[in-house]
Order: sequence, then C-alpha cells, then structure tokens
Amino acid sequence: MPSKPLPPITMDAVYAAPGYLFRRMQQIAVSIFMEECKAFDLTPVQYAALIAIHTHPGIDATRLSAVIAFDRSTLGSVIERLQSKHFVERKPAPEDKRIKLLYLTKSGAAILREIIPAVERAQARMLAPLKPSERKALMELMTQLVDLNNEVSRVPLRAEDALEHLGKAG
Amino acid sequence: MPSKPLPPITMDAVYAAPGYLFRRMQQIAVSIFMEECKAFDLTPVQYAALIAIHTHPGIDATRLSAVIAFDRSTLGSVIERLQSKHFVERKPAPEDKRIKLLYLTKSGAAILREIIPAVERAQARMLAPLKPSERKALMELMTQLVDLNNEVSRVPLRAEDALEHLGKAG
DNA sequence: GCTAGATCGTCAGTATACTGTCAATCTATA
DNA sequence: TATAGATTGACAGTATACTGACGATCTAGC
Repeated sequence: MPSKPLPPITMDAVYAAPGYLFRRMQQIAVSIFMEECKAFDLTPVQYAALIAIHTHPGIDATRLSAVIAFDRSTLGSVIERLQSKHFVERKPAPEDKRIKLLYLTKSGAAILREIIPAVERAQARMLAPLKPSERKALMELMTQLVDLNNEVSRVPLRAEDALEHLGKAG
Repeated sequence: MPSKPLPPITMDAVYAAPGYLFRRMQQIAVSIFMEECKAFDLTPVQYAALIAIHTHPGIDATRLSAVIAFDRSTLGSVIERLQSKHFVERKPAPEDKRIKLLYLTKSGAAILREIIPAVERAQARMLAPLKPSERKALMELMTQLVDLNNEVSRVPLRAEDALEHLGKAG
C-alpha cells in the first residue's frame, strides 16, 4: 500500500484557504471604497494617511508609516501625491534636519470632513451581506487576529510606541 | 444648540474599520506566505495560478483570471514570470488564433507538489493565534462574505461560469 | 459573404507593497 | 571630542492591482 495517500490537488486548495479569502476580501473592499469615494479622488491609503496626520499633526513619515501600518518606502510617494493635491504640507523640523513634519492644509482638513460619510457608506457596504450579529462576530475576530499577528509583517514600530516621543500632539 | 454634533475624528475611524482590518490582514497573510515559501521563490498569486492551471490544463488567460479572481491585465506578467521560470508553457489554440492555452511543465508540476506543505504551514500560521472554534467561525464568515460580495469587483466571470466551455478538462 | 459587435492578449498609465541600499544626520559611548 | 552605530528620507528594483485603450480575431445577424 502507498505510504502516504496524497490528497488530490483541487481548487479548494485555493478557495478554502485563508490567504485567498483575505486577498479576495481586500480586493472587494478596495473596489467598494473607490466606488463610494470616486468623487474625491482619494485611495484608501491616502484616506488613512489624512486621518493620521489630522490626529497627529507634525508627525513624520516614519512614525506615520507605523501608525497606519504602511510600508515606509511606499509612503514617500503617497505623501507626494497628497502634497501635489495640496492636502498635506511638509515642513522641515528645526531640531532634526533629517525629518520633515507633516501637516494637513485647510483643503486637506476640508476634504477629510467631506469624505467621511462616503467612507462610512463604503465600510457599511463591505459587511452589508452579513447579518448584524455576524458582522459583529467577524469584526471581533479580525481585530483579534490582526492584533495577535501584529509582529509578523514589516511595520517597524507598533502604532502606540510610534507616538511616544511626538511631544504634545499625542 | 449645534445642528449636528460631528463625532471627533480619531484613529478608530481607521483601526475599527473593516477596510483597514482586511488590508492589514492581507498584508500579514502575504508576509507569512513569503516567509514559509521563500525557498521556492513563488508569490501567492503565482501559486494560485499554478494550482488553477494544474486543475484545468489548457485553460486560457482570461478564464484563468476569473478562476483565481485576478485582474486580466496583470495576469499577463504573472504568466510571463512563470514561463521564464519554466513552470508554465503557452501553446496557440488551433481553433482560435487569439487564444494561448496554458499548461504546466514537468518542473511546474514538481514544484507544486513540493510547495504544498509549505503553503499549508503558512495558511495554518495565519490563523494560529485563534482558538480552533474561532478559526472555523472566521473562515465560515469570510467564505460567506466573499461569496455574497462576489459581483462587486471587476472579475469578469464567476469562476464556475468561466469553465463552461473548457471542453473535457472541466 | 459582410459587417457590427464581442472577445482575446497586450500595452500604457497610475497606485500600492515589499526588499535592499544609500547619503545625510543624529546620538551614545569611549 | 571623535566616532561607531542608529535613524531618516530617498531611491532602485520587483510584483501586484486596477482603468482604459488597442489591434487582431471571432461570431451573429443580415
């Protein structure tokens, strides 16, 4: 008899795998976000960056990347795009010549206020097919899983630690 | 009194939002996959493509994109990379000059057999922080949600429909 | 048999996402 | 105070991901 009856390879190796479900759901989430927010010409990551800069004015790019769990290398170009749309400005830090501090412009703060209802519609639509109790259960499990897996990917600092030395704007 | 007491904008608008959790979890999932599979130099998408071509030999690129829910435009370069690694070959379809049929090479089939244990380790690690009952609940909710949201993003055909005319290899 | 419309693979363009590297700068220590 | 090591923003390189457009080709309806 065969020593190891290998299971046959089927598409279930893909469809039932957590990795596929996470990729597919991310795809769907971005698609819904872009649909609801197309009037604002902002991507999900740009939105997250605006929220974070609004919450922590004067944050620098490295700490911002930790706060929104976004790769530092890519963040430069994201900030550049926000800057070219005049939603964000960069000022050199007086006490450290390496750092550039990030601030929302007036129109950056304005678009943030305007886009929030659309973002909330998008977030609601992502979970709309589920029953309320299921939505709650899914969000709790995802929050837990993301939290417990937090050290895995390359985010250099945990979000809380990232803000330790940010002066008064914590 | 104010007409509309806007809630203050905090980072919870990001952290508690489904969109953030899906993006972050996708990030973590890819990171774990690459870590477990680094000996094979295959990305998650390339792995899914190999599985699909193995399961449906002679599939064309458009149908493949539907089966693995992957954008048609990008798939060209994915196939190219698989071809340059000699894991996949493309043959012109005799009855339709537009189409190129996809097949695994011997070394493509071999690497698929070899990588599967590593992929299974990766998939297990993604959910490892949860209790078994929670894993099951999360996978059921995610499967349901992806299924019910299936029409949202740009996949041109549902996976089942994509294979209707694929001859005997269904 | 001709042609309007659909489909195929491909390309250009934009935006993530990651690894690795670099010069400029800062900091802690000897 | 000289300097080794760490940090910062920037860049090159690779790989997704999507929109929109294109020529080649196929198919239906006439």
